[in-house]
Amino acid sequence: MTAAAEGRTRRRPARERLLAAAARRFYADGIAATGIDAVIAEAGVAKMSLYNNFASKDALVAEYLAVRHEEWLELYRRRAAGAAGARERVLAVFDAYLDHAALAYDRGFRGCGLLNAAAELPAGHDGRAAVRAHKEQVEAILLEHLDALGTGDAARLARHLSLLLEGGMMRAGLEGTPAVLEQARAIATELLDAA
Amino acid sequence: MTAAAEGRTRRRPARERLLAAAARRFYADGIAATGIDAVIAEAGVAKMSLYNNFASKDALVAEYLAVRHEEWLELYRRRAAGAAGARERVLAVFDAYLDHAALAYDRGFRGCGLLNAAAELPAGHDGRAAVRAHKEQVEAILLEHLDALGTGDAARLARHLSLLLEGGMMRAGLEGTPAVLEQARAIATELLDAA
DNA sequence: ACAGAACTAGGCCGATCGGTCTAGTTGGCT
DNA sequence: AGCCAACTAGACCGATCGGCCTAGTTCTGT
Repeated sequence: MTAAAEGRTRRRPARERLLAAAARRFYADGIAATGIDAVIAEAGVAKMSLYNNFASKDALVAEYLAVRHEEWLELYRRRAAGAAGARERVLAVFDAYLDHAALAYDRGFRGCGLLNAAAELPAGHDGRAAVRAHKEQVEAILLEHLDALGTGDAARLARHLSLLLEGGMMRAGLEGTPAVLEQARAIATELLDAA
Repeated sequence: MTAAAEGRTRRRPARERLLAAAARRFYADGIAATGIDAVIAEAGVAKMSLYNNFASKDALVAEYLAVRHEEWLELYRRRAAGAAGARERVLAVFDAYLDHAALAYDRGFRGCGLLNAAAELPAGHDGRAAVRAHKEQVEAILLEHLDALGTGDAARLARHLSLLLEGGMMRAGLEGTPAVLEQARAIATELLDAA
C-alpha cells in the first residue's frame, strides 16, 4: 500500500535504497542488532531484491563500509578543494569530520560509523581491516600536507593529529554532539601554529 | 560428565564464572553477536544459574560494563600509588590503559571494551551513558592532577590528553597492538614537558 | 509491441535468539 | 542427620535470525 502510494516518484533502484536504508539503521542501531528484515522494511523493498543485489548480509555490510569510506573522501575532497595552502588542507581533514558529524546529527549523532562498525566486528573480520585501512589513509593525508608544510617531524605530528581526530570523534559520539570534535580542531590549529 | 570431572576444584560461584565468561566473549566477539548460550557454555554453567543471578541479558551487560569500569579504576589506582608527583600521576592514567591493553593482548587486543560496547549499543541505551560517564571520569582524573601541577589552562590540556588517550586506544585496537597507545603516551609526556 | 530484466509479496526453511520451567543433584551449616 | 540454598541438565516457548524460492507484476530498451 504505502509502497504503491509513492509509486510515482519511487524510481530509485532497489540497490541504492537498500544501501541508504542500511546506512541509517546500521549507524543508529548497530550492525549486529539490525536484522535483514528491518533493512528491507526501511528500504521498502522485497527481500529478494536484497539477495539479487548482495550475496549475503555480510556482503551488504562490506559495501556499507566501502560507501562510508567513499563518502568521507568526498566530504574531504570538497573541503580540500576550497583550502588555500597546506595548512588549510590539514584543517580540511578536521572539517570533513565535522561535516560528517553535522550530516548525521539530526538523527542522533553517534560518532564515526566506521569506528563503530569495527568495534562490534569480531576479531578476525575483514571489515576491521577495511576500517584500519581507512584510518591509515586519513593519517596519510595529514602526513602528505604536513610534509608540504615542512615542519619538524611531520610523521609524529600527523599521528598526533590523527589521535586528536579519532579521540574527538569517539568522545563526540558518546556525548551526542560535535562539540568535542570542534575542540579537537582548535587544539590542532594551535599545534600547527606552534610548529 | 565434564562438569562432574572437574567437580573437585570447581568451587567458584556461578555468578563470577558468568561474569568472567561474559567478559571474554563480549570483548572478543561483541555483545550483540554473543548469545546467552555461548556465555553459559563458556562459563560451564546451567542456563538457570544465569537467570538466578541476572534479570536478563541486558542486566548482565550492565554488570559487565560496571566491572570493566571498576577494573580500570583498580589498574589506575595501582599505577597512581607508585607515582611520585602530579606529573607521574597523569602518566599513570596512560599506563593504566597500557596495562589494560597488555591484559587483553594475549587473547587478541581489540581496544577499550567500554568504547567498543558503546559503539554497538543503540542510540538511547543506558550503557552508552555509563561509558560516557567513565570517560568523563578519566578526564576528571587527568584534570585533577593537571590542576595540582599548576600549568596554564589545565582543562584544555586535560581534554587534549583525553583525546590522545581515546584516539590511541581506538587506533591501537584496530591495529591489534598497543604501539599507537605507547606513542600517545610519548606525545603526552612531550606536552607535559612543554607546559 | 514485445522480450527480458528488475522488482514485488509473502510463504517457507532450519537455526538461533532471549527467556521460562521442571525435576533432580550437590554441597555446606547446624 | 537433615535442611536449605545453590546449582544441574535439558526440554520447551514464541520470536526472530539469515537466506531461499515461487509466482506474478512493472519497467525499460529496442
